[in-house]
Amino acid sequence: MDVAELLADLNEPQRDAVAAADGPLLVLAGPGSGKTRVLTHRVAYLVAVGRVEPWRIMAVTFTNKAAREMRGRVQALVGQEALHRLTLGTFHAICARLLRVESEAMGRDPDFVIFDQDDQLLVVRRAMQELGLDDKRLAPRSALGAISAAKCELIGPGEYGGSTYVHELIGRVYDRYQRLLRASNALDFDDLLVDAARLLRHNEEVRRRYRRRYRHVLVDEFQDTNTAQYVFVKTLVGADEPDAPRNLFVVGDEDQSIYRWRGADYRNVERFRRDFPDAGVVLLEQSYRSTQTILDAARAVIDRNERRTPKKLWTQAGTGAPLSVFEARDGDEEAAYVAGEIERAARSGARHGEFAVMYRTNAQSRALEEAFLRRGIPYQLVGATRFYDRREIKDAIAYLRLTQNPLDEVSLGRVINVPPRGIGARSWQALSALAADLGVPRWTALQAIAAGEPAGAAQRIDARMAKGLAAFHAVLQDLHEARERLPVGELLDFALDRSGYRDWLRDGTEEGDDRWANVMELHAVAADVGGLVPGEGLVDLLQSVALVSEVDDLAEVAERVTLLTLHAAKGLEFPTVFLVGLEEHLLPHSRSLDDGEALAEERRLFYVGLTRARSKLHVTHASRRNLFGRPEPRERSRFLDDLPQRLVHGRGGSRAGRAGRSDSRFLDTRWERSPATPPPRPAGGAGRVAAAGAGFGPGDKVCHPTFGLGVVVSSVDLDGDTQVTVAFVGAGVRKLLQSYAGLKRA
DNA sequence: TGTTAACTTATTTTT
DNA sequence: TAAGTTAACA
Repeated sequence: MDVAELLADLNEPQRDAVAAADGPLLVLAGPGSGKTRVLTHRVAYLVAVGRVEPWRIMAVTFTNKAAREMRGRVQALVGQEALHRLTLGTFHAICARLLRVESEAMGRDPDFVIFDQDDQLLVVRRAMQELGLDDKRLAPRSALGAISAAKCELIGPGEYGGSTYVHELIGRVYDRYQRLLRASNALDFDDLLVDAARLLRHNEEVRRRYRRRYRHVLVDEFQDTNTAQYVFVKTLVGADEPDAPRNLFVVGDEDQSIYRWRGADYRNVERFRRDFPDAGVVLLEQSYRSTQTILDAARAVIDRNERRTPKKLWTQAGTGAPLSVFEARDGDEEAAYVAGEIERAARSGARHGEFAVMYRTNAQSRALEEAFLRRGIPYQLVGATRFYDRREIKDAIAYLRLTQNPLDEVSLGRVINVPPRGIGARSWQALSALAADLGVPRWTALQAIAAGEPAGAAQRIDARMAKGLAAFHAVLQDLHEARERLPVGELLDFALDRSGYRDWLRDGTEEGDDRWANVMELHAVAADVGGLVPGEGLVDLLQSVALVSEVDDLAEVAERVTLLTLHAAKGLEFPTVFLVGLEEHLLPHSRSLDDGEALAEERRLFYVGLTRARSKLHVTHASRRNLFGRPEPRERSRFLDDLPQRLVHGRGGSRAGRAGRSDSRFLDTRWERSPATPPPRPAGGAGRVAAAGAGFGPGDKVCHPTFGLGVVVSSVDLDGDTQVTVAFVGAGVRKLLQSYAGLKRA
């Protein structure tokens, strides 16, 4: 491919970026301005024109999906062979690989496993338990949040400080947490980034080696990098050292930074400009996605944010239709409106796949789903099915993790008695006590027991316990030995067989069969990864399994309306978009009202939603909405007031906006004046009685809007409320439902 | 080991 | 209100 061809279908600023000379470059790319295009063409340009060998290029994305898309597009430009040698992947995947290769320099075992959020939470709980901390005083979840935030800022447990008591507590938990991770030979998501950054920073030999190799580093979604990620790439290319390559090509949009709460800091854009003062800056302002009306509306909203490079997005697509703003009486009417509009459009030829409905919180999907079900409109809910969260999948993976790394105590605790093999809480406690006594990992203690070594004198491990534990040890031992002998697909078969898991799971029930089918799906993935090569695939399978997300496999062809949160919507586009719930306390969310930065992020979230639309945008809000069962009056979102009148179809403009604003004072006074106003009538009371009267009994097949098909196991009347236990077929979970919300006979 | 009753919590979730 | 979690119970 020659230069002319490569640059032919780019606009001028895109070309400036793609064909830029060596050195740092910042590309600020508005929504729909072709940022992936610029990235992929830049890679192709470096290879084809700059004669850079592909293995000297690293391209980093945030999601597997983005990496996959980029891979496809780069391949089309430079061919399969060059692509193969390119380093292209997510931050986490690239760092994980680096850490495995450099495990020696890290003083670590290369067989480390990666702990996901559930695992992390278990470790935090265990840490707090060991420290004797009450989880009511400090919620494990918030402790984990604080630890993660510290990590992203590259603050280690030793440096974690703070004046308050809670800080002190968290510091101790953090320290213990890291020790537990290390004892399990495990890294959490954050460690992957943190350790990679530290390694480059503090190990001169490694740093030099990687700098010599990677002459060009490209980063996608740069506004969403956290400190650890920024330090990683900055150290890799070197900011001011004389021998450093300094070829850092970053693409991002400050206005689309919506992961602050995950440690992302769009101010890395400012840092970049400070650290690389000679960096070129390219602005991509031409949109190939939306109409001018949508772009203008989005701009009016986002221009109210500070600390950003103002962009004026434009398009050749034409003005397009005005926005519609609809005020519903309540959430149900809002949902009915959305469903009705879609049905109407579908009748005149629109395909369901052209529509997306976006909301701030997952809870909002419920009303929408019900409205769609009622009208028979096909929809898909993004993020609803988590394959890798299913119990049977987690169990199977736990066995594989133990095969790779028997020190993994989370997995050990998970499957030591699954299937039941007589190792109950007592045995686990005895094992733990012995391990603690000897100061060794549980795995080592297990080995000692299996070898019949004098069980720690003080511990009471009777013969029966010892027998059970020894039997489990034998299972792990066999798995470990099979590791080099079998490709990972067969290894999984062996694990399921040897552990007795398969026979236990396939108990002849329908549910058992379904779960087994899921395991077989995992098996297909494993066979694919490992192929037929003995010893192959285990590390890769576990790594990819740990690093996938749900949005990754969003079916794009599905002819269904897509329902998704604003966060999940980033990077996507649809011809018609509905943004629902534009109300104070929802968007902006109540948790962000007293924090300017958080409020700015809510605004960006709205901006992201607005700019997902290609041609038609509907915005809705409700004047009352059921909150925790109670209908509450709702005030329209302040963001609606920022939509220019001229772009909005019909009414619902500034007049209503002003009314909405003064409403707040009205509400306040009314609330103050009569706090004892009788509560509004309970919504749908009659409906609930009727539902209860319908009386589901054991054996009834039912359908739940969230969990799908299930069978009622038992039902109990308590206090006018009914509690049913339902086994859900697809999800393979047993659930208690203390109401009948949306439950139907199937 | 599963069931039942009570308690508690209620954003977003790229990896 | 709904759903997740847990403690008590059989």
